Formats: sequence, structure tokens, C-alpha cells
Amino acid sequence: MKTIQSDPGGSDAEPAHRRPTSYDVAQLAGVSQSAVSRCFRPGSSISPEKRKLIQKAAAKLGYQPNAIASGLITKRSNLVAVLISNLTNLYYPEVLAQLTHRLDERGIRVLLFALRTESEVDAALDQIWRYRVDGAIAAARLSAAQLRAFERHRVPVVLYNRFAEGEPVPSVCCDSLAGERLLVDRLVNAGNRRFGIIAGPQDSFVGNQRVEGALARLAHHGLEARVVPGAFDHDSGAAGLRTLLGEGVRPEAVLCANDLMAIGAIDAARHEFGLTLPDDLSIAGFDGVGPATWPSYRLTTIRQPVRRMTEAAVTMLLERVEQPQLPPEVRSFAGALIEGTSARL
Amino acid sequence: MKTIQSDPGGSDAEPAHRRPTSYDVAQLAGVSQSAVSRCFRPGSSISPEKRKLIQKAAAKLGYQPNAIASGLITKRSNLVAVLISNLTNLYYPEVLAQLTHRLDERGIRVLLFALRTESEVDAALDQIWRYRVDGAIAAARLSAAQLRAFERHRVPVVLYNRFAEGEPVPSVCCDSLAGERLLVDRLVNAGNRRFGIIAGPQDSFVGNQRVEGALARLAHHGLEARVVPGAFDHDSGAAGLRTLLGEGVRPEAVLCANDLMAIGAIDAARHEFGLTLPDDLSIAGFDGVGPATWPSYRLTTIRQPVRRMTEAAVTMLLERVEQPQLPPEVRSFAGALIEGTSARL
DNA sequence: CTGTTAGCGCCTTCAG
DNA sequence: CTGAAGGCGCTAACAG
Repeated sequence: MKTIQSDPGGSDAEPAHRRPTSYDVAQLAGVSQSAVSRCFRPGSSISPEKRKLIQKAAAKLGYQPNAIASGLITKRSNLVAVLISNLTNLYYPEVLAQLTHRLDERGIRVLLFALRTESEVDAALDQIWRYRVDGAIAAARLSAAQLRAFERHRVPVVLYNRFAEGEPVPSVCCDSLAGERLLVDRLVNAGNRRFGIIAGPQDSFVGNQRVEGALARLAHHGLEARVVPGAFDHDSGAAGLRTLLGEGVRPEAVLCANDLMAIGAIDAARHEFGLTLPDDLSIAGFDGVGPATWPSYRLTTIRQPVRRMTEAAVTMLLERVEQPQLPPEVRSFAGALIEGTSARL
Repeated sequence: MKTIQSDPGGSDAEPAHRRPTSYDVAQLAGVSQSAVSRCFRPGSSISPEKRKLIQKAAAKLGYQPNAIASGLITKRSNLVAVLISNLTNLYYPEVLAQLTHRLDERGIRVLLFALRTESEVDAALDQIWRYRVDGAIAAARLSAAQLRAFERHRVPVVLYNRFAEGEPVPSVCCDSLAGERLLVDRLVNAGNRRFGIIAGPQDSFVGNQRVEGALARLAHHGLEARVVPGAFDHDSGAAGLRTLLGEGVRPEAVLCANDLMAIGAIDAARHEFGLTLPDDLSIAGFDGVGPATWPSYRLTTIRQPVRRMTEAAVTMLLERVEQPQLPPEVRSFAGALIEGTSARL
């Protein structure tokens, strides 16, 4: 049996501890409940006098408007879902941090969905509908059916470094083709002729695009490349290099579908094959993650303009929250070549 | 002027596109609205027959219960706030991924707050109250006043790798003292006598604890160490090493308050001073992040049991959501020594 | 097991 | 500018 002891600020026979509501504030301030509502809603007309009064009462009670309740009626939760496929990818933490900040600046909160497998997407989408988010940003592969679900639920979505298969969907990405063109041109100009490529996971959109971009540009120079599979992680980069160096003609230059694999490849080249970069071998990556610039690697890579990309994603999304009828738009950003010292350019 | 063209499933003069509600489903299924509610609420009694009927109607309409609305009345948002100070720290992405998964498994969504500065904490807390989260996990420094705010708002909070200053607060952490003891003992046993320490930011709890832990254990062996400041990033690790090697007696072993600085120190030792590890110098870190195991570093470090720690944090939090009166509890996990090759052990 | 009846906390016309 | 009244979508007692 609990008594009402040690109940600071206990006014009357309040039922235990009810969070103060706008009604409580109204009562204390001697105004109507709707006045309190207006006081906390920008753009509502209220006399400065009452505003003061209400604010004082609110402060006294520690009142905070209930975002959940207001969302119920305004149909705006001020929540945006962010879907990220593999957070441990070294590249995504920065993206996530930036997205969160950009959204925060505009008064919007992030509902995070960290996916490990494709199969988790549908479960995440289910939750997304239930929480009535205002929109979503997806750095994860979405099927055509899943994209249609967004449309059906009237939830605007912006893809990050992904493309829709069929119909157009708003998206921002870093131009893989341009990036690989930059790398290939420089490498070829520097005299590299025999190329190897370590690809990303088969179902990775950017992975495939980077490989194809590289192959296309090599073809432009009348060159070919041997492509081995990878999984975007350090180990598979090392494994890929082993395969490339293990049999057949040794490549002079190896293009990796992301930085992490490039780093793995560098480690393997040095520690398993005793090679010196870039004299014995050139290795290049893609992304421009932090470790790429560490003195041990000084990776030649393409740095994605994460800041601008996240800014674009957020802007595009919020535009579509306001104006659902806006047509899809694809914004593609050029990456910057970071020369590094891992490749002979 | 819009006509009602291309409105799939357009039944009657529906006002544009209203999301279907439980009422719509009830009508279509010919049952009461509360029956629909029960159908979607586990543990409510409803006849299998009606359940089927309702589920069919719901599927047809694409109905999903509105989590926002139900939270309004059940006082459970199924939302948990996760506060993280610097997501780009290489260690936190893994923590965040694990936390998200653990919570997801239990049907709880993550509201993410990525903080860059201390000053952002208060703004985040404000939002936390407004969204009526069920609880919070904080991997960020919270002042005594901020902790009191959690109590006042009746929002359970669990600290991750942080401690409260005064009063006790539920928290999980990796035992810095034990970890440093492990490192120091091994290093001393291996003959190292002259120690240097690269500390974390002044206001970092774990940073200070690790430094103090190391100093205490060194004292136990009758040894001292020179401590230089750091900022938990690669650059400051390199800078710290420069300071330590630049003047006075050269240390034989350098303990860094986290892995990232240790990696920076290794890079500086090798590339700026031409040293060979561990022959010329021993360097150790703390955390056990991914890059620590890369062949270029093979860092001697203490690996935090992130899985168990996140599991503990989530469990402790949810227990307190159910039973707010549970007393504070501190769970401290031992880290595992990863020998690596960067230190003479 | 089922339907009815009240709200949860807030916003928003609508008259004053 | 202000208060009164209705309702957002759902749950939780209640009687049947």
C-alpha cells in the first residue's frame, strides 16, 4: 500500500503522477485549453500577455506538449524513418550522423531501422506504416513491390545510393560511373594496362554500378579486366586479391568496389605477397571513408560528398512531404578523386 | 480542380485518400470497431471465426493499426530513445546496430539522437519528453540535473559506458580498471618499465577511467607514466605519440585510451619515427574495434563484449519500463585481452 | 465472446 | 484575440 509520501510538487489528490496536460496548464493559468495549445503552436495568434501567463504556468508544471497526441490530429508525426542495411559498413555511420543532424535542424526525429538481411525489410516497412512517419530515407535495397507499398501508403521515400528497378523514385547518389571513369582514366594514363576488379555483393546496386562503370571505361580504352566477387568487407578484399594474384596474369591495378575491400586488398598485398604499393601494384577504392586517409593506407579513392548528398536527400524528402505530387527526381553527385599513394596515377 | 480519377479502390465519395481506420475495417467486416481492435491486440479474446473475417477485411483495405493512436491511450509508445555522442567514433556504430536489433526483437523502435556537442543534450531531452518514449539508453554524458529530469519525467534511463556523478543510475559498462590492469600487468611482466599514456577528452568518463586505471596499476608495480592529452581520434593519437617521443625519456610502452588513438600512434611511430613494433615500442589501445585486427595494425587491446553489454542494457531498461521502482543497478563487464602484435607482452 | 460507451491529449473550426 | 465543442484512431472497462 503506497501512500503519497515524497511526492514533490504534489498539488492535490492527483492520481499518482499524471503527466501534466494542456488542460492542467490552462487551469493553473486561468485560461482555456485551446489558448495553451495556441501558445505552443507557432503561427497561432495569441496575446503576448496570455502567452507569458501560460508559459509561466507551463514551466511550473513542467508541461511539454505531447507530440504523439498532436500528431494524431495534425497528421504529422515529425518522424522520418531511416533504413540502413549494414550499419557496420564504416561508410554508413557518417551518413546516418549527417542525416540525423540535417533532420534535427528541421525539427524532425529519426526512427532508425538497421537491417541485417533483405528479409528484415518487410518487417521494418510494417512498423513504418504503423508509426505514420512523414517520410523515409532508404539506404537499403527495396524491391519494386516495396516501393509500390510506399506509394500506396502515401509515404514519400528517397533512396540513398540506390536506384529503383523499374519506375522512377526520388533518389540521391554518388555518380559511380563518373567516379570510376576518373580512376580508370588516370590509371590508364599512368601506364597501367592489366586490370583486376573486386566486386561488391551481387545484390548491391552501387557495387554493380561501380564494376560496370569501371569495365565500361576500360573498354573505352580498349582494355579488359578480370572481375572477382567480394562482400564489401575487409576479408573479402583480401580474399579477392589473393584470387587475382594467385593465378593467371597478374594485374597491375586493382579496382575495388569500396574502400574497405581496398584496404583488405592492400593488407593482403603487403603482408601476404610482400608487395610495395604503388610500385608493384596499384589499388584503388571507392567511398572515401576515414581509414582510407590513414598513413598506413593513403588509399587512392573517390570520396563521396556525404554532406551534400545527405542535405539533398533531406531536402528532397521534406519537399515531398509538403507536396506529395512532386515528380520523382534523381540527383547524382560527382565524387572527388583522392590521389593517395596506393595507386600509380 | 481534381476529380476522383485514378483512385484505385475508391469506394464512395471518400475524402481523397484517408488511411483506413479500424472503423472502416469493422464496417467492411460487419463487426464492431472494438472487435477489430481486439483482433490486433495479442491476448484479447476473440472468436477464431471473427478473427478470420476481420483479417480478411483488413488485408483488403490495407489496414495497419495506428501505433501513435494506441500509444496515446496505452501510455506505451514502444519507442526508446538512444542517445549517442559521437557516432563517427568507430566504436559506436556497432553498439547502435546491436542496440537497435536487440530492441527490435522485442517490438520496440529506436528514436535516434546523435549528439555532436554537450549543448545538444538538452534539446534532445526536450524532444524525448515530447515523444513520450518508454525509456532511454544514453551513451552520452549526462549531468546530474539531466539525470534528475529523467526521474522527474518518469522515463527510465540506462547509461552505456557512463556513470552518474552523484546518485546511482542503472548502467552497463566495460570494466576499464580490470582491462587496464590486464594490459599493465602483461606489459610490466614483459619487462616494460617506462610508460606513456595518451588520454581521452577531459570530459570523457571512460577516457578518464582508463587513464586512472592504468596509472593505479602502474603504481601498484611501483611505476609511473607520463600522460598526454588526446581526443579519441586518429590525429590526436599521432600527436600524442609525437609529444611522448619528442622530449624527455622515451617511453617503452604507450597506453592509449581508445583504439583509434592507438592506431594513430602506431601510424606516427612507423611513418614519422621509423619505429618497428613491438621491438622499438609497445602500443596498446582499448575497445577492440574492427580496424584493430587489420594486418597493418594487429593492435594489442581490450575488446569490449558489445553483444553482452547491449543485451544487458536493453534488458535492464525494459525491466524498468515494466517496474519503475526497481533499484539502480550497475553491470560491469570484463573485456577480453586481444594480444595482437603491437605490444611486447 | 461481443458491442457500447468513454475517454487518451491535443488541434481546429466556429461563434463570440 | 478567445473559449466552446467536436473529433483524430484507438483501447478499456462495462454490460449483455
